[in-house]
Amino acid sequence: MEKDLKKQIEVACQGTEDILVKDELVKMLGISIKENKPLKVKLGLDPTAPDIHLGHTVVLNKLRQFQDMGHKAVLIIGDYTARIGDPSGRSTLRPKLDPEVIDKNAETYMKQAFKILDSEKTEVVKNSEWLQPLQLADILNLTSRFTVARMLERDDFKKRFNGNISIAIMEFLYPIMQAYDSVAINSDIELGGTDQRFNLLVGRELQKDLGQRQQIAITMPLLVGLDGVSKMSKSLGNYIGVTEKPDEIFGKVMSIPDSLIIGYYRLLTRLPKTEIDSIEKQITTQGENPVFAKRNLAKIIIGILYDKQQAEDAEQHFDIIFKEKKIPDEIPEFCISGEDITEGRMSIVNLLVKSGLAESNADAKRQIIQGAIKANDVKITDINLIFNTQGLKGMIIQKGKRFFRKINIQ
RNA sequence: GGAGGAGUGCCCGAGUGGUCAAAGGGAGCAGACUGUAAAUCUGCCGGUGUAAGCCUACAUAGGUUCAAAUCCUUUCUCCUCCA
Repeated sequence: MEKDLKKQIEVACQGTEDILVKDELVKMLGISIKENKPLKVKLGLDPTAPDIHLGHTVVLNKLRQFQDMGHKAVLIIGDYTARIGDPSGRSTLRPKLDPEVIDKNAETYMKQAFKILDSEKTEVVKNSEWLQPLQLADILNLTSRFTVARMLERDDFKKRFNGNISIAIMEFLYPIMQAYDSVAINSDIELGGTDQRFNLLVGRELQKDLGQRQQIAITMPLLVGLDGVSKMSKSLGNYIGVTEKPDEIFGKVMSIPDSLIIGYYRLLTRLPKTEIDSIEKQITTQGENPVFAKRNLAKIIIGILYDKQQAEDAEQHFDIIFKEKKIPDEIPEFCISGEDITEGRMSIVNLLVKSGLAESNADAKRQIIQGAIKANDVKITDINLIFNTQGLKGMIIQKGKRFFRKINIQ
């Protein structure tokens, strides 16, 4: 266990958005060191989707840092809360999920979370374990401790309320259930994104009400997505999944706006603060081209999710395609089937649509007109072009800089 | 239960009888530029068609009209106020 209190505090606070309450955290860490008693650090994950992305890893990274300092990570699989759906940051009620789907999601979630976490030092529990057996009387008891006014203090509820958008009563139950999780495991610290702030605080209140020591709530900033505008989310498509291929991750990191680089360092790399500060200084005041920092960032992220070697490979791959503008060696294959061929011929437009490079015939034509399409590295300008299918075997069709298809005939 | 407001393209949002496939922004795609899939600039951005055009689309179903996202009615959904 890390014995240096100062260091512990620094690591604990690094990159956080908010700590409620910081003084208490300092005290708590001090006691923990003195008594050589690790703290229970809680993180709840609702398995509402099968995959996690870098946005989720922000908080996982923080948990990992606590693990590395010798504390105990308690990962709560919100299999029961997932049925309600966290209303945080939402403007509409979440769709309900089937328990089977939730279980399945939970499985892949775990696997992916352990790309970040140290599985040896993690306790995993499902909250159905204690939420399922609750009787109505228990629930009434819990709900009686909170008021509607208190619920409406929460920003997103308030916004919905004021903005004439519906709030299901059930949604009020979500924070209470999450709070009850904290009570059930008697947590010392709970981690979450900024959108979790309210939920984490309700946990504190409930613990106090039930005579437990209040947990410290640590919130992490939400990771901005690849578009540089909205938070990273699957539904917006601006995300990097942790199971994506290294090449893909590298490319996607390279596509973030330069303004996001430092934020990504802080939230995704676990590098010491001083190091990140110096990178920031190099870019902002010493005129260093951000591309280097960005490449390095991409490699670090891949290194965490895979390993160093694969990170190097991904970088090389990127250079081959985008600096030397060569064609990558792994290209998705597209197999032409008989019905697409008329009298041994197939039009370029049809080929683009069928291979998924274009969304519609109109889109295919547009792309050709804009000069985006190449066949075997030769630009195509004629939207009426028709191929003899024999000649298509092994042909490489390219759209723009980064979409390729290798043609095959069955 | 009563009174009133709202529902527009992937998202936000303008539009209140024709000039609307619908302003603007965001996202997306492409081109130029670049040591970046960054920034910036330019173009595209419902389908079909070489094109004229045709089809589909402004919650839903009908109606008025030469003509409707825009007017009327039905249904659905959401909200506000009153009780």
